[in-house]
Amino acid sequence: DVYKRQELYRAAAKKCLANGNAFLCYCPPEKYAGGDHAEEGAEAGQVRRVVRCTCRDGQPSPPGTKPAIRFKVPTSGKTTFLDLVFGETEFSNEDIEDFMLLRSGQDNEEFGQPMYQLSVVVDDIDMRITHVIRGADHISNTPKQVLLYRALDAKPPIFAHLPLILGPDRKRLSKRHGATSVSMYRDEGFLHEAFQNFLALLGWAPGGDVEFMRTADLLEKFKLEGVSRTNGVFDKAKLEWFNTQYLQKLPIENLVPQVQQELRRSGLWKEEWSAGAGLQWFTRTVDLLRPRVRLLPDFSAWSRAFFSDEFTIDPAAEAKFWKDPKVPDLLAKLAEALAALPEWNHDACDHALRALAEAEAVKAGLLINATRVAIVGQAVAPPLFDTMVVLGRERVVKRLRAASPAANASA
RNA sequence: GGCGCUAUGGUGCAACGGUUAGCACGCGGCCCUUUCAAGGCCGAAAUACGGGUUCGAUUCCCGUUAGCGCUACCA
Repeated sequence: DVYKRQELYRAAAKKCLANGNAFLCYCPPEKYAGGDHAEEGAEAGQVRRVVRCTCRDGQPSPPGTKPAIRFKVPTSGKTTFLDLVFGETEFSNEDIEDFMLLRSGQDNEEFGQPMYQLSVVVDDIDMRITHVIRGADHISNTPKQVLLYRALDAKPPIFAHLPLILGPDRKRLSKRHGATSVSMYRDEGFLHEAFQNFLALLGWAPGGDVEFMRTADLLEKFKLEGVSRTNGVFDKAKLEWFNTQYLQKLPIENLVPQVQQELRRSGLWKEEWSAGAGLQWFTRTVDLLRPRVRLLPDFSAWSRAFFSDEFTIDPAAEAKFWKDPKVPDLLAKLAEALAALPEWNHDACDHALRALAEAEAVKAGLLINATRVAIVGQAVAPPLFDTMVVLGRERVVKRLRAASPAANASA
């Protein structure tokens, strides 16, 4: 099959040869190598690129050399094409070099591998491609390809060149800018729809001020004609903002499977959360957590105490909210008060805690903050009483009792 | 060097001959508050420069400058 493809490219090159649109080139590969300094007698920095090969008018073949095939670019006139983004575009043929079609053969081969220009055109003709949408770095290649389509008796497709994405240093996005493939952003924990939305707006806008557009909106509104022609800088902060927006606004049933996948990845997932009451609890917990989460992995790390009993108390949180010497005693008393509660819900927890605070003559905030650290190990979490409900009485009481002596040591 | 493309706040986009140049991210402040987010309000911040065309230019034309792309027997 690969072999068949090679034949297709070679046949196309030979067709160009036959109809006078290509020629055999016997120049040694080194002749045009070395970029800007190829031309002999050239002064550094003042070099003109060679665009016409001396073999184009038929040179006697030097003995022992195998030829490559080059395209015979017209020496005058213009080559034009329609670009849906950049408009009707034209290039002077005199500025287009006699580009390579087929490499010279190795060993027993007649000819070698096809060059990029040849293979894409042959493939696209073969696949009956009607629209070629690609990066603007291909604009200069396009007239060469149009010439090739004509030489192969094929109608050129419609082109659309998209502006390039630049790093913060305004250089083309590359490895040194961090993630450069979409899968890397998925691995970092960005939601695919957020990423999609962000990317769509890099080089395009629907015309007004709307920014939050889900896939269906994007599909409906996107037009190639509205794409801008200026390269855009990839702004990761804005991507992150989009992610938090999607984390909060996505229908919960849409988010749950993605969080499930994340917990599977981190080994925190429990099968009992897949259905029934377990799923209900899981959904509720994800919903509670999501306003504060920035990336998917935060569900495993930052929210660990919700999904596992093995979590650690953050020393900074401890230092901030357990510094009052009354804390250990308060936590112990709260544990008992909660254990004795006839029912377990938001208001019951709320009343019990405030009653204790009043009885002990401390501000409710002191107890609330200390409790949060005790039951989730951190200074930051969802509203306390919702957190308590989701964690369940058993775990809350247990964690409070465990925290009491720890807080004592800390205080 | 040649050829091409582009040029609105730090960033992404609006305004496609007439607006106090709009929105969003980010930044600063205030409000809300039980931590932290979210949310609400306020603020600083832009038409690269120079010529034209026009009653009128961010918008059209030319030049300059800058950035990017292409300039391989790479893709």
